Amino acid sequence: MITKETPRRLDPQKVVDSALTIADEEGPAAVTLRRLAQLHGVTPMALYRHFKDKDDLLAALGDRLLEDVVLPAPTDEPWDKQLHAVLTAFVNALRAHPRLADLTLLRMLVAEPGLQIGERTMELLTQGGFSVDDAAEIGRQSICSLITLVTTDPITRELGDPEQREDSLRKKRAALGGLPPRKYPLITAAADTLVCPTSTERYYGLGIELVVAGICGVLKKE
Amino acid sequence: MITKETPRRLDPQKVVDSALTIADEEGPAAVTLRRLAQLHGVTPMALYRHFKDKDDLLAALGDRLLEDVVLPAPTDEPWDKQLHAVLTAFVNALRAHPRLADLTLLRMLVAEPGLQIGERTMELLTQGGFSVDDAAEIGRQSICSLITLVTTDPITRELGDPEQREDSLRKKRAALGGLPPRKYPLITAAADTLVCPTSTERYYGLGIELVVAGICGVLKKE
DNA sequence: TTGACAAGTTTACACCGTAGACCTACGGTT
DNA sequence: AACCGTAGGTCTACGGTGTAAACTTGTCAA
Repeated sequence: MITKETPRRLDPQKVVDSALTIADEEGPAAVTLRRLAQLHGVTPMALYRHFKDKDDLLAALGDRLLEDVVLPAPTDEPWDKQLHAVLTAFVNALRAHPRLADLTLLRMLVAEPGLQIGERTMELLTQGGFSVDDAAEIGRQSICSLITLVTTDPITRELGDPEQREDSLRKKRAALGGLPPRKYPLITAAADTLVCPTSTERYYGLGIELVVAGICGVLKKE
Repeated sequence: MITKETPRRLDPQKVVDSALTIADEEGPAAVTLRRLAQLHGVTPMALYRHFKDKDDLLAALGDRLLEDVVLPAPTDEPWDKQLHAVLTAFVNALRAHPRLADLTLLRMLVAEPGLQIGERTMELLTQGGFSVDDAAEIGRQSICSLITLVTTDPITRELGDPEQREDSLRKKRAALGGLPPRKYPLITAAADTLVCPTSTERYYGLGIELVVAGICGVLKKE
């Protein structure tokens, strides 16, 4: 029988879960070893039995994000259509935890799911006509761009509290709108959009489109 | 006459200078209020007379980077050529301090030089045929992509010590090369390029080209 | 001469990641 | 059944961080 004080309690998976929700709600800086420990009724040092150090824990977070990517099955569509689908799947997974998206960068070439995404991307790029080297370089840059797309998403970037969020946006809009229109006619005209894009879907749609179009564009030039 | 212990010593500009070189040599995490204070023969709290808090100091770093952007004069070349030149100028300035490039993001719509870059970019985009709203959205995403390009530059990303750098690269290459080639034929084939691109100039050239090509691509589609 | 004020100091606090030594209970070996 | 290695958790402690609050001091204008 297991006593109330079961000897083996800490589940690394659950720790990662907690860290994930904390980061989602309060930002990555709020993820603290002490806090995680307390959340699981354990001493901070207990975490070191499961993670080498804090970076190791964060790496586990990154891995978790990558695991959520559901790669679409290959089809007989043209390569750029398929690439678009793969990159969209990637972005969709990251969007679940925007504040942590950049953790995936370091794990892309380490964790299994990341490697699969990378291989698949390069596959499509070579299929499109790129050399292996070019595919590698372009693939990495594209992935980086998309991670940034999620990280800098101005909509979910603000803190959770919607009231505070609205307040912050209003202030920024005011600052931008208060600029001299003679000097910055376009910026003042587009203040609203610059502070926060109109639609989330449009934001991501455009971001992915830009990347794919860029790839097709340089392909033609070469 | 000014005594050895001159009463007004701390020059915020010089503090920013110090922070800049520290960050360049040892990464942004090495920039510490205490360290900066000591470097200038002053108490940590003295810095608070010149900067609201650490974020404010970092903002000043970001501003400094933006000030170094030398915007090319308008010409009668086609808009996309000119845009390419503007973005190149932007990237070139950031490349001087790769570890700090992302500090500019928050300052783009606040500091003077950032606003000028933004206005100019939007100008060229509307000139190319985009609506003001589209120009705003696309401009921001492009800037973000380029900041990331510099931030994730795999060449200067490693720590300064060239011996340690080479060591780290070798280890990564080995890890990548040791993967099952059956499962990851392309990744293992391109291991070297993935770990570190062949040429810095090619890296940046391609990065900027991808952004501009992307913009031209989505323009045609609309 | 006085007094406001800007710049720097002192002290203190709460928090962080983590090194090192210690306990403690389980599971396999003999 | 006795043993012991070891995995998991605890305790204590250290050096580091940003910064709040109250205090000192030199400068200059009135």
